[in-house]
Amino acid sequence: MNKGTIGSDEIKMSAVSNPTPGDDGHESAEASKLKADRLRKLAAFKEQGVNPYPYKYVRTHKAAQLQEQYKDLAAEVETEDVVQVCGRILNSRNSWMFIDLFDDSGKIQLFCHKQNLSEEKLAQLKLLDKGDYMGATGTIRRTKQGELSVKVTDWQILSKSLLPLPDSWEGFKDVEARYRHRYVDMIMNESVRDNLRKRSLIIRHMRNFLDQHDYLEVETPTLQVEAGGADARPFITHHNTLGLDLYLRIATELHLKRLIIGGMEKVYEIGRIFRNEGMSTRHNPEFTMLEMYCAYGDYNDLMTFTEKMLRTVAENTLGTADFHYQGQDISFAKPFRKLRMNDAIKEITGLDVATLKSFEEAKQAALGLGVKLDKQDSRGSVVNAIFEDKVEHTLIQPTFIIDYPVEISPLTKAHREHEGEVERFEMFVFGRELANGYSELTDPHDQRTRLEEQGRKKAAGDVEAMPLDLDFIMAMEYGMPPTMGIGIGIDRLVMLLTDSASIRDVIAFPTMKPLGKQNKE
RNA sequence: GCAUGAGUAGCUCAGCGGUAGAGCACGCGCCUCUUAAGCGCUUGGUCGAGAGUUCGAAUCUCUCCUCGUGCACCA
Repeated sequence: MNKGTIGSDEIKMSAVSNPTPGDDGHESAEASKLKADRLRKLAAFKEQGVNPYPYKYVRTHKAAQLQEQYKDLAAEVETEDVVQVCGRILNSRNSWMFIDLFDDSGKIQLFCHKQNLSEEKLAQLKLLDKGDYMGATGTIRRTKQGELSVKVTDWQILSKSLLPLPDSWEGFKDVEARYRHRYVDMIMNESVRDNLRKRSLIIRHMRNFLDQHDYLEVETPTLQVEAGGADARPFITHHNTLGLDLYLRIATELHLKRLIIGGMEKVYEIGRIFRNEGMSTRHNPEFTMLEMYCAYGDYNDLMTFTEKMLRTVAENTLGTADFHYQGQDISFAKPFRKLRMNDAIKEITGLDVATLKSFEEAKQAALGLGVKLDKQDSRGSVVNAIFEDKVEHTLIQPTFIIDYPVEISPLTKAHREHEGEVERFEMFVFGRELANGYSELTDPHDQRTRLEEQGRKKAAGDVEAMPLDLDFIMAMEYGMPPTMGIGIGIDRLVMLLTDSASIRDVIAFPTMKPLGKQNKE
């Protein structure tokens, strides 16, 4: 078919074969009829020499711009100002006399009075459907009922919609359908668009903050021979030419540290991370993490920096650092609480884990508190299990929990004062981990020992233990400066600042199981 | 992976052993300063899929699929 040919190509139902939303591979008679009605109108446009899919439209104003510019215009007052607007039709009243046209800034009503339109354009209004895109030329007038409108003198169809949109009054609520057809969700639900806008703003403000502090944005490999830097199961893929299985990264940590070793003193990456784990309202298989590293600082400096960054990002995004999340007031404005993990456990349970000297003692104490243990294999991992079970969910306001057990922190520098602990913190808000940072381990011998321990776990069947990355050890052997580093879950931060209950509400296209296919395995 | 709830028209939902319903949307007609516009008429369904129980299944039972929520894993 020639590009731009109008009216010559025959319209076939099968040419546009996608079923309507609710797709199960079957198109009902009703769905077929609804689409056929629209295809008939599409054909009518073409028969009348109108291209229903034109190339461009020159607009003079966006909806919000007009609403602002003419906000003081009184009802039934008309101006001579000619404007051109365009957008998607979401509603019409009075037999297409009034059209609600939406662009990404908001709504402007079109007023299509028969006195102002040619007979042809008046008649063609009947070929429009809700969901179509159109552009309109006209003057500004506020109607008798007080609605600012473009009194249309001419209009063009900009795209014919073939599928019906959900009912505008009841909305689009079916959660599964919303995630599977996110474009429809975005058309119907402003909150989805708002969340994505805020997500963009949050990331922008984060970049601005880091850039202002002389951080360099970098990109590191997504495809890795060994997936290290975190405890998680990786996705596996295959490179044909190299004949090599590769892993999708589960963290950016080990490569960012190589950059520190290479002399880049402040680096960060905002990147997609892939973890082959369960899904929940807080977990998507692919998610976005900010990791940043800075030479010559320790975890105390890092907490100060993190707190300031989060406060600034919240203020710049929301206009305030105090907000509420799921009915709770959360303050990023007040100083974040900071307490040692041992003290946090003592505060909630009364148990002083410092008195537990062995794995066995820790295990007994944990069981005494009713903490369920399964794969814990060390004193430190038991202490962490107690913390996660008893304390984590109580940390509603932003809190730094500091000084973690060494056994669960293979990349962290030993604590300068406390035996068996490392200089690591995690930050919690609303009972959820938001960030994880530490004084980075820089001693190559210590690092090798720790990773060899991980290697033993891996060999023993722990699928989440870290692999021994020899090149990483070698890099560290060249000398790594004292360094602080942190990872912040961007999706979870966006959830907080948009008051979203599920991570899927802040991801444009969350991972879904496909329909109509049997899952192998 | 475990538990639990859900899946009925394009959308939102009712029906829960006895002929598959409503509102909105769609189509047709009336209506030209409306705001979920209004009025009238009409159309529209493998009741997620399959098997079973029953004279009879959207409804009861079983299996499967998908989604939500919680738990597990994890961030």
